[in-house]
Amino acid sequence: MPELPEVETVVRGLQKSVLGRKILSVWIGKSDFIDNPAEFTRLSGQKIAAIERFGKFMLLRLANGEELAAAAAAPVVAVAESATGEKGESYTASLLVHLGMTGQLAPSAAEVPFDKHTHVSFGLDDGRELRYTDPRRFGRMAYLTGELLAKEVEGAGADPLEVGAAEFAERVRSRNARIKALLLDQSVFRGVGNIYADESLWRAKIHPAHVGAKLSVKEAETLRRVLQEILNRAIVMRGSSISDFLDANGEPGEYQRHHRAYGREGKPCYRCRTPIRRVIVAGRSSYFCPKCQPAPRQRKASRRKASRRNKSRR
DNA sequence: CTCGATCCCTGGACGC
DNA sequence: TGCGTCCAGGGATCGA
Repeated sequence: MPELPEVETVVRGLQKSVLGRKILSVWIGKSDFIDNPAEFTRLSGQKIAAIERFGKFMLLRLANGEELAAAAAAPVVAVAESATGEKGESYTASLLVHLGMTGQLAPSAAEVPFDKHTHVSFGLDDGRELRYTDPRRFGRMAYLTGELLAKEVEGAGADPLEVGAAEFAERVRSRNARIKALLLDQSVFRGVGNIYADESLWRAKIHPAHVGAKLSVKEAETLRRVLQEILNRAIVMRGSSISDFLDANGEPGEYQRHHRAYGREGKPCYRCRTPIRRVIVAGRSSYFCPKCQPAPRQRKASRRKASRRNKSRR
């Protein structure tokens, strides 16, 4: 499953292989995962001017021939710029790509036959094709211009690699949801998925059902630190390949060898040898050590108390 | 606000 | 060998 480290790996690969290429043609097969397939014709003639990761999304920034003229003429650019911050560069549109569970975006020689599940193919100006392949089609693609792009960006949570101690603690400790749900919530932190949520909770010795508001400042900071360490290490190792993740070069990552909790049900905890357990939290499998990550005390809370506490929000 | 349920989709695991 | 069944899982959505 592509999470932040996997998407970062793909982005880095694409930066080396297709950055600066111009798209000459667009082919679309199945399109039920595309917001606006009809608008993809506009991609033709545009250059891939930048490739960025935004949470689990990839953003291929496009520029047509007359970048400067277009930027001067289009006021919406300012919106997109302020939303993503920094840089004086202007882009009129972007291709948004989410790999979902099984998506792959990679260049291919034009002679190579399409994979059974290749749904989109962009013909490039060097003769190759940039292809999107996704058996389950849980991914998403969209051609976005200024306003829609800005809306997408605004709704996202903090970048887990950039977020500081104070903001991390605030985002986690102001919520009554369980920490696992908060980590998976893309509007809280963008880019964290099931694997890295479980790995960081194991490292921080925090039970996945622990309520965010009940974490101490110290626990929150420990979680932030280990999450960042784990994400950075995973990026170095080119991500985790568990089911079928392959990077833009078709190569698997290595980080799955370092998993301490995820996928290890019944196997001994690396710290205390207690068998790792699996429970469903926030609708997702959650692997944890029942000894190192003790269950929080019943989070029942009487109806009365709960409503009183929620009165003062904001 | 937070939760669980449901749906989307297909390949892989498993049972017979 | 071949079928049927179950399940994973990110995210959207909806009712409680």
